[in-house]
Amino acid sequence: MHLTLKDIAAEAGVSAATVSNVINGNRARVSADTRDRILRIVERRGYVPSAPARSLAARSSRIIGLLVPAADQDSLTLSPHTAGIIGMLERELRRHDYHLLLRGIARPAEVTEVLRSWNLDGAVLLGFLDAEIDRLGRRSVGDVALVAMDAYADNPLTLGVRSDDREGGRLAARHLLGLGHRRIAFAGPASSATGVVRRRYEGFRLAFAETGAAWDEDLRLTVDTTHASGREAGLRLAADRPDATAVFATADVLAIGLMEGLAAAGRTVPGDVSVVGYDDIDIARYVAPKLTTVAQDLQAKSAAAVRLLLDRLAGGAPPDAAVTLDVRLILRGTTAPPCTPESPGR
Amino acid sequence: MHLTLKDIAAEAGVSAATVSNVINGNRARVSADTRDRILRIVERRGYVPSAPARSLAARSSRIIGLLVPAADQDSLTLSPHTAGIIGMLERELRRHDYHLLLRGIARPAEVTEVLRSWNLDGAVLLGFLDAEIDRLGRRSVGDVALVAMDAYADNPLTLGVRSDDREGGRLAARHLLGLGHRRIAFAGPASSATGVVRRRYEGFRLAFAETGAAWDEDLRLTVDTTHASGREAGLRLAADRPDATAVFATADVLAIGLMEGLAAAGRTVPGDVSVVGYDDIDIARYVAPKLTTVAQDLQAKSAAAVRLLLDRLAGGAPPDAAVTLDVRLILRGTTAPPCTPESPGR
DNA sequence: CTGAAAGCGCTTACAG
DNA sequence: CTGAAAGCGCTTACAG
Repeated sequence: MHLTLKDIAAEAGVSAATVSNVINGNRARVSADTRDRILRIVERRGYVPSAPARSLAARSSRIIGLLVPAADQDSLTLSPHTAGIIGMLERELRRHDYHLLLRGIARPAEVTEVLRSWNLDGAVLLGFLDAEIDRLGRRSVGDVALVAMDAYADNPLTLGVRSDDREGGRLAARHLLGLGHRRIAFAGPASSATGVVRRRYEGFRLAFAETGAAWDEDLRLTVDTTHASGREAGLRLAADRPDATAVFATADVLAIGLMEGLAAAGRTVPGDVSVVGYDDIDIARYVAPKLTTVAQDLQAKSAAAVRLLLDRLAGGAPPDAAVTLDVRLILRGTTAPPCTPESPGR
Repeated sequence: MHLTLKDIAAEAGVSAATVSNVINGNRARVSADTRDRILRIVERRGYVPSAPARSLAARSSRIIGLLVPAADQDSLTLSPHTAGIIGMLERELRRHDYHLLLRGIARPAEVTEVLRSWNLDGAVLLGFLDAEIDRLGRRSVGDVALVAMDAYADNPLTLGVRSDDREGGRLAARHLLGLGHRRIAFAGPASSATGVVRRRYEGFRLAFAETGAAWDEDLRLTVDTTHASGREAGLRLAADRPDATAVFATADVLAIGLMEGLAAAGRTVPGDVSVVGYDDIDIARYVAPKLTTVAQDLQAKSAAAVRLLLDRLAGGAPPDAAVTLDVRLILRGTTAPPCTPESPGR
């Protein structure tokens, strides 16, 4: 039979309330003596409190949800970036004695269902579009603490945590411009779809403005964030714009696809074309040449998300602005000065 | 104010028991009329049942735990393989109206704590050593359904789900032997540590026996499953055994590290040395040349795990043997016939 | 510092 | 087919 609070109380000869106070570290409410005695019994008997019961009585579940978009019948596709975030979030939560419930969201209404059903203390929204986040109303959120990661939504019910995407785009472009490149392509999803891409693009353009370089709108490549579409884009770029000497991609997989497409078109990297990626996932170091890329601090991002959630749960005032984390450029082998017309790469 | 069962009952003019029966699809216990009426009210008011309350009353949480080893203060390191499994498990569980709790396990005792505390209906153990799984006793497991994935533990409290690792090793070796290779290295962790590696090694050796080829014990390379140690191993192999013409690695990251090490030592792949990996993770198609590798069916593996858990929850008899899933060889660009001594690769 | 009692939101025999 | 009542294992004022 399952061991309960009552059993411990009976064995210790105290009330359930007292055991409860001990379990919850309510040190002010119980003498050191009885506390020690109870703790010893708990230890010896291997008593584990029932989380559902606590959750019900205390109206707090100590569960944080990680909500990720999922096409209805599809499985969650966890990118290396997402997988990294998950691992770090779990660690941070575990340190604070919280648990992580991972949930794919197919319909907007499911957000409410999960939050309410499990009485979540908070949740992290990862990978949603800004518009989807903005659509969340008080009715569906209740008073659950919500972190919107990598989003630029305007929803006041939501705490923002993201990297400095504008700076990331700017660093990439400044690096390439500094090497002497002028015809630099920008490859990524449509800016209208995600604020992250828009900010990276803005930063990218900003570097052009700062340098006084002209930006050629035709070099804005709209591409899905996949290896396959990166490859196609590389092929197309080589065919349509052989004068382009560099390309910045908004994700590493995309950049690696581009490298393959460029190679297939007979262009060398970085000899003919320099490439800069984004995220610094493991693969960036596995390809040859190794990918120059903009790195985010996943560790800091996850820690910030958890801190924000726990602060709100502790009753702290929410910050007045989204948390923005630093970003840095990792120089590796895919960038080099452009070939001068006099000494073509091939 | 939170909407409860009672509110719905009051509005419908029925008892809480009846609403409960409707919610739980207990069709035999309530007339179609009242059922429809109640469902309409539930719908209109957006009532969501409290999972902790259900969990407490019904002694079933509808939560399945995914337990992954974690060094104490460390974050979960989710390999691409693990990330794939997680995504598919979540989908399967969601389809069956279950939830996934992700938990890193630092100390063995934590397994019991999580199982008991959340009243988990079941759990999947992913990435544990066979010895750790064997150590789990009835006391710590209770009657929770447990799937040990990719393990060859002997624990009767545990349901095994894994790929046909022996066949995987055999396929790899047969492919290389068939191409004419004879001095083939085997790179992977020590067989003693994990049953998975031992089975792959056995299958590998089996192919040698079947072909009548001699196996050279010195070509058993003991290496961690990381890109870095793969690289080192590649360097070492090129230096110590320049006569080896092929290598089979027990993981794709390892294989890719080997390729880099071989390249750094001036050996070409597959010109001088053929390489076969394991898992067919995305990266296998991102490197050049693309990696020949043994693919597991993650989808099937996840589905089997969930089916096993749900069957046991439904009271079905556990299968008498572990579930073993098929495996297949994916031919790509890293394998070729060996160079004859007369026409050396370089 | 400690305890009795009510209550959290459900489910489950049991009786009708 | 429907309801009254007990109970799941905790927490939380409240009183002492």
